[in-house]
Order: sequence, then structure tokens, then C-alpha cells
Amino acid sequence: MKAPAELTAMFRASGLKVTPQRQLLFRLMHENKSHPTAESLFSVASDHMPGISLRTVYQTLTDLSSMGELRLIDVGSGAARFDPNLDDHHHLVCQSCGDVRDIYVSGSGQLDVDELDGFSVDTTTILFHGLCTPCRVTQKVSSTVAKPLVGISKSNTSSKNTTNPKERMS
Amino acid sequence: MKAPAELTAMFRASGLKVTPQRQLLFRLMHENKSHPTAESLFSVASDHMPGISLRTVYQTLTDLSSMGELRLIDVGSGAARFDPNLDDHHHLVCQSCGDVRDIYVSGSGQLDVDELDGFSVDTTTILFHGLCTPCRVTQKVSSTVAKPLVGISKSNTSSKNTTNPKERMS
DNA sequence: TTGCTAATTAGCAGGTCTTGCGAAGAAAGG
DNA sequence: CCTTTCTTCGCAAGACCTGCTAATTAGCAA
Repeated sequence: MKAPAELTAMFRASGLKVTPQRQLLFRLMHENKSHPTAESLFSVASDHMPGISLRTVYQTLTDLSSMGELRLIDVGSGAARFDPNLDDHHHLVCQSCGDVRDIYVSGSGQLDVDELDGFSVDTTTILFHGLCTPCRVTQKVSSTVAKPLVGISKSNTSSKNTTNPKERMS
Repeated sequence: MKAPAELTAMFRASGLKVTPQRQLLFRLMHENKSHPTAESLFSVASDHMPGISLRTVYQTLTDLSSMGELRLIDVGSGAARFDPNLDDHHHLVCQSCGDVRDIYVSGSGQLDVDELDGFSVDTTTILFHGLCTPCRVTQKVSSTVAKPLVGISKSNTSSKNTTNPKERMS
């Protein structure tokens, strides 16, 4: 994703307005490696700008995605995540803490596939599910934790961050 | 996924009861290649057993998943899909009709990954997004269809199948 | 600066998908 | 046939996301 100043220019060039809310979100997402959900970004944004609306966060993230400045990723944990890294890369997902990390995979473009017959592939997404180092070290083999279909739910309503989507921002 | 008779034995051996609802769902899922959602399976099940509850379908699919007889797949279209194919395989997802097909990928186990440092990979899921043959033939290049974050929504309430999750069952 | 107009924000209602809960019902086993 | 325990149904509720609209504001021009 481009730097805030460039995004500002791009937005104005497209007839879109650059509001303080958008500028804040540009800054918070720029080089953000935490793969935040809309909700977790909202939480951080609220610290900088109390009163900002979750709706606005969704709106801006969606706008940036459709401009190609953000990649939307779905790791199956319930809520969509947003990634400003536009390189060709994939993701590591910790099954314990839910953390998501970028990973570069060589040769993923020419995976050897059987019986494609007629299907034309546009994009390939690869998710590696496993345990990150902190979680692997901490945990004994806690066996099959019957996990619900949807992701680990957070019951924090716009307050501080809890566990799952770790944020490390300015 | 095992055959209905075997599942019946397994369930009883675990102290679980084998109800007509479960037997029907065992049959409907056995060798089912359509990757149904709970809702679409419910729709088909309702034709065979009017009055069956969507709740029961969810319950049984979840049970089968945690017994390892069904794989839960999330192609990012909003609703979870269930796959009785337990082979090591991946999925082709048509961006136009939403259809999901199994695909066998050789060498996906030893993808060349950079900087794994410490992360231990348990499972790898690969999604190929593109167009299936029917959709590719039909469509002109309909450009960027601004697609919502959540999947194509269906407003059919437990009636016949509409478009998205195609069912071809007994 | 002032004024205009189109874009944006906030907030809430509503939609989709899934799970929690409890009363009524049914499968297993004696 | 009876008892125990698990299931089913149906509804309420929760999580996530989008539609709608009145009030506000950015950007531009005079």
C-alpha cells in the first residue's frame, strides 16, 4: 500500500475527499504487519480519534481494497483481515493465538495440478495453519480443542485490545 | 468419509445415537462432491424429510467434522462448506458461480518457504480462484464486479435450490 | 473569506451465518 | 416396557458486515 501522502493525492485525484478519519486510517494501515480486522483497527483508531465510527473504518478499508491498495484476506477465523503488503505472498496462521504472518513461497505459481480441465486459475491463496513459536513453546499438547465453526470470538466492545488480533502500531 | 453403515457403527460405539435424521445426512453426504453449505444440505434434506431442522443439520455436520469424517472448508464465500473427501487435496473456486471442485496438487507438502523461523506447519490449504469452464465460456470480460466482503447472499428460505451451491444428490 | 455542492460520517436497522439453550421426544439397553 | 441419556426443534442471540439517511465537511471557486 502506498504512503499516506500518495494515497491523499490519489484520493483527491479521483474526486474522493481526504478526511481526518481517512488520513488516520492511512497512517494506521501503512506498513502495518498485524493483519487487523476492521474491528481491531477500529479499536486502535478509536484511541487516536474517539468517536470515529466502525462504519467508517469498514468503508475506508473497502475503498482501499477496491483501489488495490489493500489485500483482503480470509483466514477462516470469522472476520476479514486487511493486508497492506501487495507483494506476491501467502500467510501463516497460528491455530492457537490466531496471529497471521506473511510468508513468501517460491514456486507457488507453478504448482503441479492434476485435471484442471478447463478451469482457468486467476489467483492462488495458500494458508499454512500451525503454531507460532510462542504458542508452541507455551503449550503442552492440549489435544483437540473443540473449536467452533466461526473464529475465536472477542467480547470486547471497542475497548482495549484483548488477545487475538495483535496490533503493533504507531 | 466412511459409508453410512460404518458411521452408524461408529456413532453407537461412541455412545451416540443413530437417529433417522443422522442416517439421512450420512447418506446425503456420502461421496457428495458438491461441497454443500449447511443451508444447502438442509434444503436437500428437507425434500427427503420435511420438518428436519437446520439446527440438526449444523449439529450433525459439526459432529462429523470433529470425528474427522468431514473436512470443513472455507472458501471465503460467507458460509462454511463440508467435504467428505478426506484425501490430501485442495480446491478450485469459481469466482463467478461459486462452485467448488476438488483438485489434487502434487508437491504441495514441500513448498519452498522462506523464513518459517519457528512456526510449525500443521496443515496447508490451497485455494485456486478462477473461472470454471461454463462460466468462462459464457461470460464476456465483465470487468471488476464490485463484490461485497461477504459471499453472494441467497434469499431463498428453505425452498428449492437457487444458484450457488449446486447439489447433485440421490 | 464566503458560499456551494458533492462526498462523507455516524449510527442504527437489517441481513446472513452460526451457536446457545431448554422442553419435548426418541434411541439403546436392560 | 421402562429408564436413562442423547437428540431434535425452534427460537433467541451473537458476530460480522452492509444499506440507508440526516447532518456535516472537504474541496473548489469567486
